[in-house]
Amino acid sequence: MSDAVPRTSASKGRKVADKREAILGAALELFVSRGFHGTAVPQIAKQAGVGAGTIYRYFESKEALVNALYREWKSRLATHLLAEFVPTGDARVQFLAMWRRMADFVEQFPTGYAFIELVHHADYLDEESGAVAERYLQLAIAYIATKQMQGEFRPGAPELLWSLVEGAFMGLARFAREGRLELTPETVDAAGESAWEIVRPPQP
Amino acid sequence: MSDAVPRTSASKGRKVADKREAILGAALELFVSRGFHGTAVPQIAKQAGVGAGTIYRYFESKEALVNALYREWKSRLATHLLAEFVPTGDARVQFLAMWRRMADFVEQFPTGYAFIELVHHADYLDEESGAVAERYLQLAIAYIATKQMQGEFRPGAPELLWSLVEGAFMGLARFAREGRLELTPETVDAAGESAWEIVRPPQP
Amino acid sequence: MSDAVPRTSASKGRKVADKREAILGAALELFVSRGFHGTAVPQIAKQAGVGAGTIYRYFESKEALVNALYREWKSRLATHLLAEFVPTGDARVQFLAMWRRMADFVEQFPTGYAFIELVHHADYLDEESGAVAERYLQLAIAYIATKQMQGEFRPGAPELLWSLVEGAFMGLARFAREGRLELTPETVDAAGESAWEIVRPPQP
Amino acid sequence: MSDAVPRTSASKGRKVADKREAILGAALELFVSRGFHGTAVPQIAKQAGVGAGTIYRYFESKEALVNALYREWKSRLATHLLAEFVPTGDARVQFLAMWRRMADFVEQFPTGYAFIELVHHADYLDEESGAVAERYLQLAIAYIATKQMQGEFRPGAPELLWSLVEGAFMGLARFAREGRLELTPETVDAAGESAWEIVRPPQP
DNA sequence: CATGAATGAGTTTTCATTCAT
DNA sequence: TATGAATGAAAACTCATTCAT
Repeated sequence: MSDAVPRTSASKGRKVADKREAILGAALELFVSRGFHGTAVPQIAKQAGVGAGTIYRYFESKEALVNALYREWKSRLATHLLAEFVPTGDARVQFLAMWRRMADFVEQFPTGYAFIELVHHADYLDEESGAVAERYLQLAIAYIATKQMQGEFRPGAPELLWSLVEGAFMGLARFAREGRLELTPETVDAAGESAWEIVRPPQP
Repeated sequence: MSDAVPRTSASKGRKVADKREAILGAALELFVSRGFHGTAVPQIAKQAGVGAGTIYRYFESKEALVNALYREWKSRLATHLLAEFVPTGDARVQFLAMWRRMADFVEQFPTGYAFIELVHHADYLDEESGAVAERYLQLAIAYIATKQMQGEFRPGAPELLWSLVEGAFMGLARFAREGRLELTPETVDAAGESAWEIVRPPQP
Repeated sequence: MSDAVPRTSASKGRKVADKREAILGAALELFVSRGFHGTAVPQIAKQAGVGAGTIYRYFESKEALVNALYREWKSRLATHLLAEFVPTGDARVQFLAMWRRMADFVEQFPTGYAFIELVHHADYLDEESGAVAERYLQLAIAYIATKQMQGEFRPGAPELLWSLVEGAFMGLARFAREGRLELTPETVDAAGESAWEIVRPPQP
Repeated sequence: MSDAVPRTSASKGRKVADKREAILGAALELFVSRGFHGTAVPQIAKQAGVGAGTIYRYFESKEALVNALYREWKSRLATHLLAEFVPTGDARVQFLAMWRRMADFVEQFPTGYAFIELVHHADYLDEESGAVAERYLQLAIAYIATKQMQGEFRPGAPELLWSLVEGAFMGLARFAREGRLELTPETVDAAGESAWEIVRPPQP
């Protein structure tokens, strides 16, 4: 149920990495279920199986912890999306492929994705986290603008299209999280087809 | 700038209603800007111009207050949407009209709408608030199902369509709140046209 | 044993002043016996007979409390010394009168005087406390310089004379505190006669 | 700038002594600048260039460390004073010589001297430290009493004279530490002349 | 009714000390 | 022997709630 997080450093710093990952994992789950302010640091420690003080050996403060977590999951998502990104080919195919990759991520890391949404623009996110988020947003905007210039996406403010598409996906993910929908390939594809219509150039 | 909240009870309990409304108004603004756990009850009292103890004459607890606020705004939104709802006529026209009414609401009550989103499914919402939300959701689902049966909306799980459309609108509202988009009539309509494509039956 | 502190505000704010005074009194005693860092805020609260949180209604922080205490006692001492100060007359008589007034203060407020010494130049004293201390020091320096110009005090850097005289008095007070001396009028006067020799102009 | 501390044990345990001395040196500096409770043990370890656990190989606890430090410096001061002590000759000359030796010590080991003053009668000093201090004090008292019996010091409680003289010197040292005076030979001698007047028998 | 001073349980964070390596 | 990561008890401080006025 808790999102599996693969080891980062391999050989000697094993134990250290283990503790850091345990803390991050525990924090992720608790933040998502109880919120940032609703989660006490000793709760995280207990869930991670470490002492309360240990958390402060790895993170300067509770805020530093939530920021590290945010950056980690934000870039994990970006990596996931860009890993198999094929910039050529039919716009619709590309769009649907991306949509499926997003859904893949949500299925693999439901808590991680929920967390990203949860803390979006929260006041405990620091400047760097904001910058990271902004960078990815600008990437999406730029991609949309390019497609629009090629006549493959509907014209208009690229921010507008992105807000609608991202929002639609978030809505889907939220319903899946709430158990109102199941993310079967069929559902994901059906949703993707609908979402494609948002950006598709109007038919003549 | 702060969402104007019209009196609820009219005749004699004017002073009483005033205080209640002042508390709700102050809480709304503070919850949106600082979050539920980030807002102290005495802060709310100060902003509302009442004593801290007074809040507990109108609400059993901080949780009761946030729940009252949630139900109030949730039903205010529903009232706003249903007030001029015309169930007949072209599905597309109906959809766009609804979309515009939603945008109206966001423009009139930006903080109120932000609040509804903010506390969605927070763990301090009680059963009744959940039931209220559920009721409105089922209304939307039922409406979609009806339209689907009439062949005016794309087929599929009505929950799926609703998750996408509501999500798209939330994305729009969020971008407006963040200053990335301005909710001009043109923007709202363009967004509505795009969103309509989500539910529109596929062209032959 | 604990230094008696006369009421400041008289009529209505009685209870409030009482609590503030109780906190200041408890803090004074604990800081003197256990040191600033060695005294926990809840300890102060317990000794003062108030809740731990109450202290923060009267003082912004533990540091603010110790600073308020320092300024209060520093100016209480100054007031005590200047109250009956007679700037005219024989320098020796003036010196001895002042010496006795100092000793009076130490006898009346042993803990208060010990506290002033204790926190002198501690790093938790803020700028204003430093300024207060500096002001009184400059007053003493200026007085000495004046007397020197009149040929009634030994020449040399006034700071030097003051460091010796103040130091000598602090030594006396410390021995009294430690029970090695009793501050009888005879002892105080004998000490004063000796201390007077520090500043007395050399005999021909 | 940091007081140089010569090796204690000489022959084989060189490395060991080095570590012990490094710890003592680091602790001295930190205790003086941040206070006992304000200094964390790992801080001392870092400044000393050893592991935190290593400190506990040399000292049972933080308190044991501060006590060892106190005894070391207290006896270092005594040794310094008694090293060249010439018990015969004119009382005034003897007094002034002693005064200069004290000033020498403060100039050579400003931090060490400041430390002795700092922890004087702090509650973390143990019985043995108290006994050490008491021993040296009794030495001074006995010396004064002897001089008094020889009619070379002013009569009265020897504790009184000592409290004044020691206090005067501490005042001088404090002003030097605060940069208000510079301990030039002239200043030290002028101060010594003044201090001598404290104990000098009254002129007929 | 309304108040706001008072509170203690709970929060984040620090730190003296231990112990596996 | 030396280390420093780990810890839990304790620190400073906050805040939802109560209750005397």
